[in-house]
Amino acid sequence: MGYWLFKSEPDTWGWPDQVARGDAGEEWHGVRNYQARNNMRAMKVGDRGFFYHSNIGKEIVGIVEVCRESQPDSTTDDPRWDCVCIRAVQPLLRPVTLETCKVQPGLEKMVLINNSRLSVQPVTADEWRIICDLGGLA
DNA sequence: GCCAACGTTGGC
DNA sequence: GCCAACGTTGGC
Repeated sequence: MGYWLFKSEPDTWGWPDQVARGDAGEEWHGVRNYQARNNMRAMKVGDRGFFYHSNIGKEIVGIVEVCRESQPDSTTDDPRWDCVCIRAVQPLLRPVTLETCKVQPGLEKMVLINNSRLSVQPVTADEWRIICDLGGLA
C-alpha cells in the first residue's frame, strides 16, 4: 500500500470539510504542479494519506484514503491536470505538528520538511508508522 | 505581512 | 532550448 500526504489550507478546505463529505469523498482538484500530479497518478484505490493543514495549524490532523484513481480535474479544461478522490478515515487523536516532525528522529527526510511547497507528497512506510504513533493511533 | 524558495511562463 | 520575469506557496 502507498502512503501519501495531502496539504490544504484549512481556510479553503480543512479537515472538517473533508469529514463532512463522508465516504463519498472529495475530488482533490486544483493541483497545478506536475510533481504533485504525478504522485496522484501513482496512487491506487485504498492507499492511505495524511491530511495536513498548511499556514494555519501546520499540523497533520487526519488520515484519508484514496477512493478513486486519478481522473481529469473537473475544475479545468486543461487536459494536463487530473486528480484522485479522497475520503476521511479518521482523525489523529493528537495532531502532529510540523515542529514535532522537524525534531523527530526518523522524519529528517520527510518531503514535508525538505520540500515544503509540494502539495501532494509521498510518505515512506517508516514515516507513516512514526507519525501514527505520535498521533496516538495504534 | 514579509520574504525565500521554487515552479511556470513566454520571449528570444 | 535557455533564461529572465513573474506568480504562488508557505514558514516565520
